[in-house]
Amino acid sequence: MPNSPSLTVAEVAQRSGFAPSALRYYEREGLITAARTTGNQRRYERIVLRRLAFIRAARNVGLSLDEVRDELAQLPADRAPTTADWRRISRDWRVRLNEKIAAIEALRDRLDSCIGCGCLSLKACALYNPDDILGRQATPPGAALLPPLLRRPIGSIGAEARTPV
Amino acid sequence: MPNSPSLTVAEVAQRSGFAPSALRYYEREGLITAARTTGNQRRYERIVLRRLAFIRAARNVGLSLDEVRDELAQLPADRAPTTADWRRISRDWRVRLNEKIAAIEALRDRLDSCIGCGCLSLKACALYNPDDILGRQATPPGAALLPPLLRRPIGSIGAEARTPV
DNA sequence: ATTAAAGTTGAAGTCAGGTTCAGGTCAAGG
DNA sequence: CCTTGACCTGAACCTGACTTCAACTTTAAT
Repeated sequence: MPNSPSLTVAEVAQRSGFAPSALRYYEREGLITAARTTGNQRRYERIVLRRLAFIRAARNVGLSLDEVRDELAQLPADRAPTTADWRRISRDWRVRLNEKIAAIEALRDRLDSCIGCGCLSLKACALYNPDDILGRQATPPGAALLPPLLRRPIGSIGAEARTPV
Repeated sequence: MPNSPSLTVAEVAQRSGFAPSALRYYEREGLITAARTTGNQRRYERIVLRRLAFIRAARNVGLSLDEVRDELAQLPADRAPTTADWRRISRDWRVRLNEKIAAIEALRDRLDSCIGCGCLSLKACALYNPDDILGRQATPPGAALLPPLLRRPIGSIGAEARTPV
């Protein structure tokens, strides 16, 4: 049973929306794999598109590549994740997002309490001392709250997907 | 009328919570200034503490140093900002925070609609295509959603302020 | 057979927001 | 006067997630 027709790096780049350089980088970092032709060029199986979609979604939620690699390691590499897999991950991601929302809301509420005050006292100003906004482990060091994707210049995000996985 | 007694870099560092290296960096970047002794050592006026408190608050809200510099440029350098100044800025910051909250809530809602689905279709998955989450200019490139302060290792944030400004 | 497009590599560059270091100077107490 | 700790500078380094570059090779179409 021959595998699905393999994809070149350009094809994967176009269909996933990642630059070829990013695909190479992800391969070096162990997030994706690729077979090679006799001439050493990469040939991807179609399943890599699903993996890349997972990577992009995880990055959108704010995971670092290290965290994404950890989550990918718990997923089957050669076939689609089960519904149970996805349900577990979704719940985890939902918690992360809710924590981030709560953190920013707390900061906003502190700001509200400061409007017109302008004290900015190093001792008393609530806006200045956000030490109890986040619970333990709410945002692990290195995880940006809003990931790079959402900060990209407008217009660079859409029109990436061409074929369903 | 002599100025308030000047502070050494170590004193400012302790009272503001910024490392001396950060204070030097901010000076190079034009966010703060310092007088010099005959021996070329920095001596800060007390007003710099308020300025640093402003910088920290702004960073907490997610502004880049460039943005902080712009806002500081509109504030009086040698005395406390007026209530009107502070009110204007507070409102601006509140808008920024609300935009960020809205962006993450939208992402979370998309995730909710995906739980148990697991499709991650490049064509259809809402989680994967967040292109309309943010309005124009909602998060300018370079502005992290949650600033570095809130990502620092737990325990490094509190106990910074010693004396009121 | 030719040739242009697409692919390969490792090394280096980018960005923000700083930190660290080496090598030297200043300030203040005893 | 002497020592010790605080301070000075410029340059180099750090993180994360990539991109860019130079130099070279492979693939596919003609």
